[in-house]
Amino acid sequence: MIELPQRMTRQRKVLLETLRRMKTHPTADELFQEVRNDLPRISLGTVYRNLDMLSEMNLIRKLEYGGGKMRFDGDKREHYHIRCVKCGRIEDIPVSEIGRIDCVPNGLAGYVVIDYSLHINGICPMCDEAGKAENDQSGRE
Amino acid sequence: MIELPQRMTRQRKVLLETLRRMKTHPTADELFQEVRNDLPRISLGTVYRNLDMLSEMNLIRKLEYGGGKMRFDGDKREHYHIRCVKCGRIEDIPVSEIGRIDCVPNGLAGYVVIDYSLHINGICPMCDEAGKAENDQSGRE
DNA sequence: TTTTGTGCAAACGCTTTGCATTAAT
DNA sequence: ATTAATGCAAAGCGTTTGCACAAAA
Repeated sequence: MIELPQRMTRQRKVLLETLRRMKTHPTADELFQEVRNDLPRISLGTVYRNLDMLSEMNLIRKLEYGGGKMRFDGDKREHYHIRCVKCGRIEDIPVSEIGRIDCVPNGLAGYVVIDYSLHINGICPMCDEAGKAENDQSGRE
Repeated sequence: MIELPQRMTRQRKVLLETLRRMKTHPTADELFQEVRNDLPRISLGTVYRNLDMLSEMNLIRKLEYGGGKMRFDGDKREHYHIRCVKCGRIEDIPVSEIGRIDCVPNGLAGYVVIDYSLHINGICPMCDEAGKAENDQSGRE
């Protein structure tokens, strides 16, 4: 069980502000690098501890999309995500582009349903281009 | 890039058969323990290597549902999954209980869409019971 | 002044990998 | 006979944690 924080430290404030400003759904380490501009002595442990707390407080979203790394989202408005299976990048998809999924009944398999999310996998424009170039190369061998 | 296998080793065969028999979406380690009944000298490295290959060959499904551990599914028929956020257990949900989601267009955010899956989180009956008992306890303090 | 939160570094847990050996073809 | 695959152990990597110190309240 995680305790909710009681003190608004400079670290906590800067982390939240920075994450809200970033549109890239950064990993803990990416956010750590970014935040070091403002707080050169912050530690990665502090980043993890605060990200846990902030998501526990429902101020941010923790994205567990596979690929071994957690990503974080400071935008609490309802939206979907698409993830590039090559580079792990995650981008926003507005609800309007897919439509709301509201067909998940409670009690499935006897479970208390908490939430659900649509995980879309694909290849982002950049990795797609890179992949094509690579195939052209190997095709010549 | 993973090479496709060329030899049907005893390890590979037993792993695939065992996974197909299990209905529990085991982690690599759980499958390792199970398979040791037949192959007492198999190593965990071999389990991981073969699970990668078999999923690359599309003979099994790799489930990256968060919680830090990968799980594996030998059932290739279309179905959804629900995951217990307390214990990590994953159970099957037939498509008929939710309905098919077929509203994901290609080209979202410029991506080549590969696939998508619905991730349902909940609390399984066992953990729900355990949680209630625990709350009763702490309520008395 | 009190006590939560931080920085640091070590520990952790799952997964991957290098290498000598084994076994499928 | 060839060479892919295994067993073993070590390394890798993201994340968590213990502890002395710093800084909110």
